[in-house]
Amino acid sequence: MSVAVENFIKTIYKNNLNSVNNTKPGSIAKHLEISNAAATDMAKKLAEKDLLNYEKYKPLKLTSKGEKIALNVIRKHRLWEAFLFKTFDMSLHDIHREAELLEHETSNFLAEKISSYLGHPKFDPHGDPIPNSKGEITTTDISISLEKSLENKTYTIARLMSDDKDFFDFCAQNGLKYGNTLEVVKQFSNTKMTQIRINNNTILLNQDFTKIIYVNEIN
Amino acid sequence: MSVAVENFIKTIYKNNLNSVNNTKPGSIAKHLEISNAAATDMAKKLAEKDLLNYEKYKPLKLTSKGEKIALNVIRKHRLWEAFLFKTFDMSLHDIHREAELLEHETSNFLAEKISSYLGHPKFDPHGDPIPNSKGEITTTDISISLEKSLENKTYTIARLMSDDKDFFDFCAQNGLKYGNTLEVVKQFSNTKMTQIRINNNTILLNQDFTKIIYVNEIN
DNA sequence: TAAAATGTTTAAGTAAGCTTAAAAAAATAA
DNA sequence: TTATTTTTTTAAGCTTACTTAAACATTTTA
Repeated sequence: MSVAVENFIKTIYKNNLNSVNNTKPGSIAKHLEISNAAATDMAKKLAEKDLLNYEKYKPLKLTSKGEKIALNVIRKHRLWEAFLFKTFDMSLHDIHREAELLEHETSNFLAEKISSYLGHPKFDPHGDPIPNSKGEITTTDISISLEKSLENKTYTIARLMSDDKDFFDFCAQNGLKYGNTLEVVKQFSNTKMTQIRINNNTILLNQDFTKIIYVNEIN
Repeated sequence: MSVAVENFIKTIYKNNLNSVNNTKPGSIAKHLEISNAAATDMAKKLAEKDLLNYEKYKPLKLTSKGEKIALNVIRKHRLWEAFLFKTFDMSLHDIHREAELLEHETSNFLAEKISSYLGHPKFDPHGDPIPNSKGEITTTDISISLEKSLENKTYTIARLMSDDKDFFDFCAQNGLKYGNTLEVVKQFSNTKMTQIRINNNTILLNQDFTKIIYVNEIN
């Protein structure tokens, strides 16, 4: 499985999680920074290998075979993130960038070593679930985005769904870290802003941020 | 720099260490398991990029630019070996296999993190020197091969120069490990065998082995 | 609902990294 | 030193993963 194929399949998988199965070549092309033509081409080739279903002008859907490959790559990516974060105390942005490369050159053997070393973690430092060695995500994620959180409730940070350096820098500066606790002070429905309290600081977040910060309510 | 290019350059570098600058396309082709034609082709391309000097039918020689790339890849390989060996307690054969893949997808940034984490080691678990971040090997290696060792002297194991699984299995079973101490009992000049004593066991090694086990004399 | 804009596909072409087959040079043996 | 073997090079061709340009289908908008 080449790097190009693995990234292509991974992109479909992730895209279909977000955008309710409407992944066409164009969206993959944009994400991978290749031409639409190249994406269509690749889709056809992968369909021949039974990794996805392709019909002209229709959304791409991974077969179970394709999905397995996606989950295996994602597993390696997230294991590396967890490992690098713990071992070298690297930033969320740095671990993502390195994992993006290492994920394709990691044997299942080494992935198991890493997983076992870390005590088979269920989540990576972004809060994203780590598939097990069979490619299953057993953990059910019941977190909600901050934009849907309720005033005067307390939450723990469950996921930081981004790979933008500036976002992570902001998070690091303000204690927005997987597992940390915050309180929702006010939801401004007109401006779609959310005021939170964390580490005795009050922060106003706009929707760009509240959409990608996921939290779990504390009872 | 692609994987193919990095491996090609690395092979020339290593080959020239052993065989006194007589690396022609054929020997690289054999090592990388590609055709002679492919090796000639690659040599020409890399000459255009000023990574090596190519003249028809003449041995290949890296330019300083090419050598720098070789040393950078070798650095990453050996750092990974040291790191995997320490962290996951993997066998010498396993760490080599994994490092062979990871070395090409490791940023200088991550290499520095690994090096610093390990306390900037000068040798990997095979006893091979680790180039520094500038691509320099500062450590002078004064070890000798066991075939040239002297009877009744005591040595520490300095290098195990192989990547053969069976060899490493044998070494692991018999305490032949980087840093361990052994005594040379007898040199059989006819059969080119060497009898050593290690961990209270006596072992008879043939020349295939004594050629690739390097040791330092204990005064 | 027709026109315009957008997205997808096809077609033709490129570079990297290989292959096999044959020609040419170099190394080895008789 | 010539003949044979081996190695290197050239030539032609293949696959993967891209590109741009143009044709075509779909979606949007007026």
